[in-house]
Amino acid sequence: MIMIMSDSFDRFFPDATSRRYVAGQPLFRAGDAVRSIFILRSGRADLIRHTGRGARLILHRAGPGQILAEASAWSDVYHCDAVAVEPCEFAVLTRNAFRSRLARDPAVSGAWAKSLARAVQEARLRAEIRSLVTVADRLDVWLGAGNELPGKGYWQDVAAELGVTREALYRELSNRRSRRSATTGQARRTI
Amino acid sequence: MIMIMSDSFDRFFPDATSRRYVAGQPLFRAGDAVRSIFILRSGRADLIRHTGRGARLILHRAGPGQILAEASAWSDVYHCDAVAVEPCEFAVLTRNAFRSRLARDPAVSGAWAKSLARAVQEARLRAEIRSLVTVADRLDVWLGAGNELPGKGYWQDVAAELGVTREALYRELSNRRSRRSATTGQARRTI
DNA sequence: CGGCGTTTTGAGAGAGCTCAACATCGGTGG
DNA sequence: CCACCGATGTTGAGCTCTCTCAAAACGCCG
Repeated sequence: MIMIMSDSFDRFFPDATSRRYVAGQPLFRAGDAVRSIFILRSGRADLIRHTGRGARLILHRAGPGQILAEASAWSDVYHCDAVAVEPCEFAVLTRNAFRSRLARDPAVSGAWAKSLARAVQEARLRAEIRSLVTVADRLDVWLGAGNELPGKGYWQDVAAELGVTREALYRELSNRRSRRSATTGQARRTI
Repeated sequence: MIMIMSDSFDRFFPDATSRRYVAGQPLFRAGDAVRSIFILRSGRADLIRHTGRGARLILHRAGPGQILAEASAWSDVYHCDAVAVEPCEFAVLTRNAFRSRLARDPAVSGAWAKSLARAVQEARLRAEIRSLVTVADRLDVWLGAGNELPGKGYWQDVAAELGVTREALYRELSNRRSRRSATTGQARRTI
């Protein structure tokens, strides 16, 4: 999935120590005491919630520039797990250092508030998209919200974002291709 | 739906002018320029997004103490509609007044960040709940996240929160009642 | 060339949605 | 008091859609 993060947090903490994680390595688990704040410099990391039975819910897939588990800055224990899904590099700060910097520096707290507000918007839209019944409806709303269909090789990510299976999305895309070529009378290579 | 808002914003702006809206009255529409910040003092208000075709997505139902459209504080135009669903009373501030207060008062900016962080958590969980296929799974996760089933008369709200129809939730609740009474051997009035 | 992941398409089963009928409850007004 | 009304809860039947399992074509890269 393509994600544009104009308000990257990395730039505010250039001196923070860097820590590397290999793919699959956990950063923290639900119930752990919050000591550090993780800012993702490169790679991808998932926030995961385990339900009572085996189900794994991916609450969020973080990309470069993002802070992991925003709410942890104000909580004493984590409420979800975090795992690196690719090799990752994090800027690591103590929670106190982060919070005092937040209180001291309006630029940082502004960026923080902005990034949180955007995360709220995105998550709410995702929730509403997933309350739609058909794949066609979900895709329509997703596209209408300013997203664009990426090239082949990334469609599975879109399926995950929409909360449907790969196959369901492939079928819907196939339908749209054939419908479009039916109206234009041309076989066409859509983006 | 029951919602506990320990960090109500109302208390920070006791002097703000109050404005009343009747049920169904719009506060703003997508595309309007952002001039004011609305803090809900009483009642309920919905954030609504209209899709290309007729569908209405309820992005969020705000309750007392909450700020409407958090992201609007940093945006020049609204990205969704807002409508009072009950008679509502709002504290209304100019955006500049709100933002300067935010920059000046650490207590306010702290509460703001906390409330945003919580909103992110809630929205992400809701999104993941709605990516589950069966009503039973959605209800399990929702209950496992610290929610409790309200008394009769509020089940439709739960259905809306889970993103399923009334009937589907009624059936699932009925199943659980009969399953429970089967294991206990007793007909029981569950809450 | 031979894996490996992605895309494509098929078939069946399962689950919720829709429409519909009816029961229940609380409030209103005759 | 009772009839009526609306909203909520309950249950049934059919339809549609996705999910699941499966098989195969395609593309990329070592």
